[in-house]
Amino acid sequence: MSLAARVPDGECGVGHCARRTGRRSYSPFVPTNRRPRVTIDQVAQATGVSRQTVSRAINNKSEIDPETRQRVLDAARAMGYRPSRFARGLVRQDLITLGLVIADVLNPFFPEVTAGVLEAAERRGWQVVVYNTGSEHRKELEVVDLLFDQVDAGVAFLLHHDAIAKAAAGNLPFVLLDKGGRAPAVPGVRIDFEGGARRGLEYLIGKGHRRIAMLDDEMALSGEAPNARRELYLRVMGERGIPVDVGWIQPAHNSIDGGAAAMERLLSAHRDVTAVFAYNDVIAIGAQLRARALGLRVPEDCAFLGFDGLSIGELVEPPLTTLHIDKRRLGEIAVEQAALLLAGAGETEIPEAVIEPQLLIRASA
Amino acid sequence: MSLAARVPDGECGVGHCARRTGRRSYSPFVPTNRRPRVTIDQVAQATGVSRQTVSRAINNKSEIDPETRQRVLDAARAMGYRPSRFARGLVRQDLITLGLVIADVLNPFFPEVTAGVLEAAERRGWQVVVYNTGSEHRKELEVVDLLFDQVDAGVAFLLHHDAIAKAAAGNLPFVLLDKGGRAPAVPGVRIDFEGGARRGLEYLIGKGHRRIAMLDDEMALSGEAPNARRELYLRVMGERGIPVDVGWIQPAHNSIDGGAAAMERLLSAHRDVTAVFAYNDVIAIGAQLRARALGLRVPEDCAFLGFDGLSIGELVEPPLTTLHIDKRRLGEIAVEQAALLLAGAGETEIPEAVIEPQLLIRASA
DNA sequence: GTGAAAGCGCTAACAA
DNA sequence: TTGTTAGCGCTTTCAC
Repeated sequence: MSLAARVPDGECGVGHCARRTGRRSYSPFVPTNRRPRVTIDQVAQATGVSRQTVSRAINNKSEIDPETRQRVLDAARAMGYRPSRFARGLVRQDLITLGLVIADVLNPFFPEVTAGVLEAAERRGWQVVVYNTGSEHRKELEVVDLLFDQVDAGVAFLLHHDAIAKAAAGNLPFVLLDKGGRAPAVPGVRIDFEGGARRGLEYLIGKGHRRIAMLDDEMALSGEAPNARRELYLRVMGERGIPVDVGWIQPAHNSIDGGAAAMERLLSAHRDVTAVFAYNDVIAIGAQLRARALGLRVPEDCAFLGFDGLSIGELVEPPLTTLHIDKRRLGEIAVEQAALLLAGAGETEIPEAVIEPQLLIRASA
Repeated sequence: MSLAARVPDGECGVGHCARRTGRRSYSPFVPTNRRPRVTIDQVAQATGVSRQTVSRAINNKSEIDPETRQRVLDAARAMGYRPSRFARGLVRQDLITLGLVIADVLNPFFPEVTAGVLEAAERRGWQVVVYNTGSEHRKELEVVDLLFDQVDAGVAFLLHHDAIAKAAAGNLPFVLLDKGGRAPAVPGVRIDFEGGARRGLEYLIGKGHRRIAMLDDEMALSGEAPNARRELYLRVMGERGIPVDVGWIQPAHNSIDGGAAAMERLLSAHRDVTAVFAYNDVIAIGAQLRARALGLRVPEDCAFLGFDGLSIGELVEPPLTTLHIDKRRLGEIAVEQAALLLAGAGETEIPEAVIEPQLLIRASA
């Protein structure tokens, strides 16, 4: 392909290249017929005023003749002019973009966190860029790189150890949503899974359950983070002297169907369990639905306990008992921490933030 | 029609004209001692090389001595250097940001659309900024202004007539998600609510229902857009010669609770309705839940038909029959249209895109 | 009320 | 391999 073929029409003749646009690079991602940018200078020229006057008109400044302003505005619109946010951002240093990294938009947990983040960001006049990783290892690493390039601060759910390390090692103000049991040097919000899980399990045991199964997230099994929920399950059962059959622990894909499939597997081998403690509500709901479809009564034959406190837990029958996390608050706190970091606070100066899951008794357990 | 001619009186459409203030006012949350930016020149100076060499190191270019690179990188990290995305964006014209405007992250409809948008954007290497309006009039207008300032193209759900007009009148490539019955000059995706609603109503009528209530969105009542679902309801009932009691039409807040409250109001006055056609699944689910709580059997005493085809419809008992919209595809198409616009296509050159809601028979009707 | 000049921080082209 | 030069498009002084 010849060079000329890649050059937008009218910018470069066959003979000599007009040097004005000669330095533009043409990335393969950009369609070749990309609308060339209309600049403030072009508007100025077309209107016969200086570019500052155009700037004044566009920015609604006072020191300008109303008539001139209107003329400029009309021309600007007609020419399709829009100020470049890059040029503006370069000169006005106050435009802040926050990167929000979530695992899965379709899991209702994340929209709630997102709502908190968006609200807190909006209060500060920040804009929010959203990235979805699916908790894939490769994707997480990629997204961390993007973060460095594209935003002023990051707030993220990250499952994989190296992605977290990379994010924390960069120069970007970075907050971990669900900090887990990680080193205190990484700022973030800790969700007290241990406390929550303990409260839930003790509730189940208090209700007389002994054969309590656990539907664990298969992703969490592969991630290098310590899985607080399963550990706690084992510990509490141990403390109470309740023997645990390894078959009671089933990995589940993090989805309704995943929960259902895991439940079916569980029942085929261990029909005698009387309660299920799930990694989260989505898995719990899938499991409960399947259990009922298979003829079990809930909670009489089998009780279900979720984790997260999603509102969709109220839709199933019976409504799901769960450990409720204030997800909106989680998002808000993370933004507050990001603001502190951005203001120059050291990573160790960020106050410890812990979200305490609360037992929300509905009817499934 | 000229671009300028479509601009509403008193609006300017370019830059941020009728804004609250030119300069964004800072919330008290942001401390004033913002960390001053470390620049590439400072790193260059500290390392004793030129800034171009720093640039090469940072961008992992090949024409640089590995040892120099490492020295620069170390210094950069130590100094807390991060390239300015504005300066970069100014010189590399290929960084594209898409603005996605949704009404409510917490309504599962939007995460699904968002998933489609994020995926399509990622394929193109675009980043996505998300704005949430709550369908509030003021917010919609504000967000449109932000769009002009902050992104290269916008894809939006907008309820209010003037917000749409403003967005369409600006120089920003703009795509309306759910274009409704609006002027063809606004690019966007049309969801065929008429076709969907007709299919749904004929299904109900075919099942023998005559006293069919409609739970309408109270927001849609206030928005200036024609409410296709209610119009169709009236029209189809009229065509079939089925008399409609105005009391059968209840406005509902767009939420589970809103649907429940509306259902309760409906039942208190019109216990004899045999089917409910809801504005969307969220309202339908709330209504169905409340109806069952009040002792009605579904679908025997009262059938329920939703709109949207949300997956949460599968969680309730009985699973919700609904008009399914391919929300993910909707998001993808919108991004494709935005790409065309960005590539310089005229508004009238955008191919017509229509999403056809499909009757998804589960068990509630 | 308007214009000229001086950058903001970075990368691409070219020179050394 | 490295440095120098020339902008990218805009806003902010500071003159006029």
